[in-house]
Amino acid sequence: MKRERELAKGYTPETLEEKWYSDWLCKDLFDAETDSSKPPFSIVIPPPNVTGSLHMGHAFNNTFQDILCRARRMQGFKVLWLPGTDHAGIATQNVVEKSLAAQGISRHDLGREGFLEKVWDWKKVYGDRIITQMKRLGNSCDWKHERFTLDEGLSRAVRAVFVRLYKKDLIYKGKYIINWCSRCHTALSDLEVEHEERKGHFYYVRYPFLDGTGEVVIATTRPETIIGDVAIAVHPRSEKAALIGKEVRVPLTDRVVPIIEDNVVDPEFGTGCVKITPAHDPNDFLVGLRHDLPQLQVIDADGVMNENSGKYQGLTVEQARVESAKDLEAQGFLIRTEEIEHSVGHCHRCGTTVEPYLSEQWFVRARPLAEVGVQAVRDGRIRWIPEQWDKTYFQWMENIRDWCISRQLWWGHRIPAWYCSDCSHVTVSETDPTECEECGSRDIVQDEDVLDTWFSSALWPFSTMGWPDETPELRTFYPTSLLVTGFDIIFFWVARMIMMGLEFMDEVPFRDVYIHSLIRDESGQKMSKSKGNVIDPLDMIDQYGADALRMTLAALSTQGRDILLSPARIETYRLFMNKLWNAARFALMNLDDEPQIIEVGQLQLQDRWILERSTEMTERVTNLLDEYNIGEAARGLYDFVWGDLCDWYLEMAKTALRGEEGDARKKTVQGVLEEVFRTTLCLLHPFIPFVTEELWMAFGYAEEGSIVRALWPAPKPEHRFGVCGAMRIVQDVVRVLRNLRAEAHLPPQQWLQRAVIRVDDLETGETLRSSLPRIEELARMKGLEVQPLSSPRPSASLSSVVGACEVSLPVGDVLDVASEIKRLEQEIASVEKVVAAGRGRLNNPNFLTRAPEAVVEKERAQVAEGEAQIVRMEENLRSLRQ
RNA sequence: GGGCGGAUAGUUCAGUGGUAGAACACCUGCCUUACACGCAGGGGGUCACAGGUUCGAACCCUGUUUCGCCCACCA
Repeated sequence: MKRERELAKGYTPETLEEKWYSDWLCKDLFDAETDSSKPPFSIVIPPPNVTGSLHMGHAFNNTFQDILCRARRMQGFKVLWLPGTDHAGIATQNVVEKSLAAQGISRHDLGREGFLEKVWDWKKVYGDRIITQMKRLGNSCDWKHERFTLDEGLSRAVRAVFVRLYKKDLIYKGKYIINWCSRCHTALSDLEVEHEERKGHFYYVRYPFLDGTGEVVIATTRPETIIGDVAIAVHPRSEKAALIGKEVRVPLTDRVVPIIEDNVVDPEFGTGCVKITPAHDPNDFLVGLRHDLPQLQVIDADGVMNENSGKYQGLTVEQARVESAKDLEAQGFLIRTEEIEHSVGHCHRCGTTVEPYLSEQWFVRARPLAEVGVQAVRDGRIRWIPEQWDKTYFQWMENIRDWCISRQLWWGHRIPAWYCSDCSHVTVSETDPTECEECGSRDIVQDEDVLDTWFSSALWPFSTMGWPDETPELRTFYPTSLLVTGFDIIFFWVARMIMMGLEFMDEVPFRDVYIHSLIRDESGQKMSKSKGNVIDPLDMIDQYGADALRMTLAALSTQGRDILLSPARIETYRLFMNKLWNAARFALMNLDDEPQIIEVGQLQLQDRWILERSTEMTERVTNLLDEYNIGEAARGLYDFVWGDLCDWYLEMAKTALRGEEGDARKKTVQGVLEEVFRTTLCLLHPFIPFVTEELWMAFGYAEEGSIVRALWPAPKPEHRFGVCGAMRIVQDVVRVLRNLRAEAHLPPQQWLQRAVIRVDDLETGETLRSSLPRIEELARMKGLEVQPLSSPRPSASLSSVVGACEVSLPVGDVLDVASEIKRLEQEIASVEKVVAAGRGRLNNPNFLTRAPEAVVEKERAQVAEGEAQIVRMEENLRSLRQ
């Protein structure tokens, strides 16, 4: 075995990350092994948009998946982690348009073909950049399966899905009110509209009866649409019902419209009368359909008043609102205005106010798909983690509305529908048709629109694996094991994948959905470029290393709370990398080239303890990862390595490793050291792949291959020695000795010459006696004695009790009697508090009868011990006072 | 209007029924041959509030306060 005996003194991530990543790729270690007989584990990555670069949210999301994939790989699964990117229709088109605008070019200057070329250029650059960034994070994706939503294969899947849904009448085209962004110049789905509370006005406007007998008053926030009014509605069972059938004159026009009844009107709200503008309000649109009212459009696709708006033509909606309000007032129609807060929709890509707009669009009939999707969660075929997210899902799915999927953009999957100029039949086809399927005319034109980007994302779990073909990937890895994502895209993406997966694969797309929290900055703000508080993961990797960043993200991860990240936190975990590195360095300095056998007869308490702790850690981390609790697992490993292994075990192993306990002891301790490090490196590898690989090789395991495919440790029953309690006593005694030393201000470099532990309990006494050299070493002293309580307490000494032991440290002249008395009094007081509380419980008959036997026993023991401690401390106090 | 989550040390957060924990920050000592990127010791909390359940509550239940998020056809 060839070991690296001289590790560098400090941990330097930059020298090893690139080296190992390319090594892993060369050895095809992340390949999915479709044909092996191992059990499958698969995840499809949430494909990042090709709009820019990875942010901290991606880093967290990817780290989470990578930890699970790497662990499963070591546990003997064939793992497919399928990577890729999303074309992100509207977002990408916007950024490319923006970058062209900087050069004074508009997409219309280039034409559809020319513009798309530019977007593909962009995709090449930024898509590649994102992949590079994922690799720097250490993602163990199978890059041979990398996909892009506009790939040929995925586009074929999109077409197949569209056509099949159309044939089943689950996709239809029609003229409806949709959300329109006049800046992006496209329809948006309901989800792409963000509602915000804004200040606005309620305008109270009178509509005089045609017969001159009076008027109705309506309250509106949009006076500019009065010009498009075609009716007034009241509730049929309100006091206003008497007005039904009357006609009113619409202000600002010479139009006369009827007063109609409709249940949608809330008699309690506003004036109880509603103006109906079917072309510019979703509610009014429905009222219009019910009453067969005309749809009078007065606003065009640019958000400008059109030719139907008379004198307002050419004004923007905002301008027209001001102007029409002025006119209403001047003409005596405006009664009053009132300031109100109401929610206003904005385009979630550009922030422009969204207009309800009447136009021909394509829709997915969502309800039938959603019912199946709800069922899949209800009967447990899909599990949400944390569980409460199923409520969110149900709420949306059970109230789902049809999904507007057509977008008036250029970047995306073109809708596979062709219109015949001769018979106006619509041909919907998976392959490009050359003639109308109805009349055979060759004069057909393809729909100009593209599909919502989420349409293709919805197919991601199976389109990426080759559907509609039957492929080995689909056979082996669908349904995927797990989806890891943020709650912000539950509706956009997760719900739709479930619907599409069930529809086309007849099987859920994933078994488990893990919803993780959002990453925020250190003051809890959402990171955004405009706020300038973005922490770039790549910067952090450059500064602290990918392992430190990953460990930080893992350790901070908890369910149900946002994660506040700051560079200082990452610094903490970089120190952990350094600690691990130096611990390994120490081990390697003390190991021989050949591995040593652990001789059970040579094991001392601390050896048994660290082996036991190590096996506990193995079991615990394995279970926590099964539950996706990477936070607990990471924190547990941190504490184990730093606290147990470094602070205690390595310190206690030093004398043996120096050869001061004989050759047999040295060899066994070397064996223990190697065993523990091997296990620890494996358990840590999913979290911090680079440094663990470097150390794995340094320990000389090259011939076993990379740690990436090392065997995941199994708990060892033979290492459950049951010595944690005994070790605890030793640790407590060491701590007390150190504490007494500090109390007496004895300099650490001074080796103490004597101390006495008085104890009657035989087992404790034996434990301490056998560990005396270790305790002396850690407390930096000699002459430690274990004696029965009946033996005299050394004079002029500091003392303290711990468990059944009384520890006394003679300090001679430096004894400060007054302060020692004070300290003892405080110690007595604190023990008395515990004893008093315990006595209280024991005096409670209900406690004795109802609490479990073990708890009562423990309480009794504790009180007894406390009482004994107090007695001894009081004796000490008396002798000090003499 | 409906739903969800949070409130624990100065700060950021773990902790789902049995004596309150970590990291950072702070104080005191130490370059003890793996690590000063470190070691040892220390101070610091009415677990938001009020009830309830329980022998026992940071933890379970109810209500309140407060911060945040999501959904909804608030004309």
